[in-house]
Amino acid sequence: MKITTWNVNGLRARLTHVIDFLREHEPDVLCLQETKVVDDAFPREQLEDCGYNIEFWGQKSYNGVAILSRHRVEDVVRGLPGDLDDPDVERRVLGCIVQDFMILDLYVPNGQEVGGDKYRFKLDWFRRLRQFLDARYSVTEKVAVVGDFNVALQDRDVHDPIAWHERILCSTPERRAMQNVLAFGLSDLLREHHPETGIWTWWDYRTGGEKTDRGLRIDYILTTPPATALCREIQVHKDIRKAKSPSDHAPVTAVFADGGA
DNA sequence: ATGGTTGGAGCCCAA
Repeated sequence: MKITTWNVNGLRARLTHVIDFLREHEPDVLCLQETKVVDDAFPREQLEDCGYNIEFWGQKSYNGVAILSRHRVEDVVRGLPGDLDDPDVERRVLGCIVQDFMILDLYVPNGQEVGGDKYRFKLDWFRRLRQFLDARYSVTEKVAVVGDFNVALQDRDVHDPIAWHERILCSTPERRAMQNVLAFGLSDLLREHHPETGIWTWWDYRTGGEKTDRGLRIDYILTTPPATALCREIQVHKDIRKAKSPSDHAPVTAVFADGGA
């Protein structure tokens, strides 16, 4: 089972990038974030023509998540508990089961600025996510919680930890809120295989980070022990940055061996 | 350098 997560920053602007990626890497499951497209305008056919079943949950301009799968998709869930009560809720969560994997695709709120309303919303969102994991998921199952978490967990996940000290994406309360999600029983899978610094998944368009490789690692694949044990490799596709008009995020892919019994 | 660029909307917002 090969699972990829990718914040595409606008699916319609990045459709050829996504199709090229599917053809080159053939993931079993591709989880997308920031599709920024309403469901009626989702480019379904072109992706289905690549051989994928698709679930999506989008809205105008902002947010939006989608899951593409070469296999049957079952038990689809949209939003955190209570989200569906609000028609204007930010569409950030899409879960499903593919074969024997429970998959949860997340676009965690950015938070914008430490201490602001959106920051408090982000911290509370992490708390609600942990409650959702406790209620619906089990550490004895194969679970992959993937997506853009908008948190660099440790200083080794930041190109310049001094410049980023206690700034948004790096502040201690954000790191604690995400660590509390990991404490459900999830591993930061990339760190099981690659402990070194210098691995980034996001480069700020504004600071030219894209050209200078000043990045942060804010996109993750988090796994329960049965899934962690089966992982054979995990990598960041930083080569996508060489494409014309790339997303500001790189895809992250994990390959899992078939679990017996 | 407290800057800068981008996507999608609609004459700015969020990132």
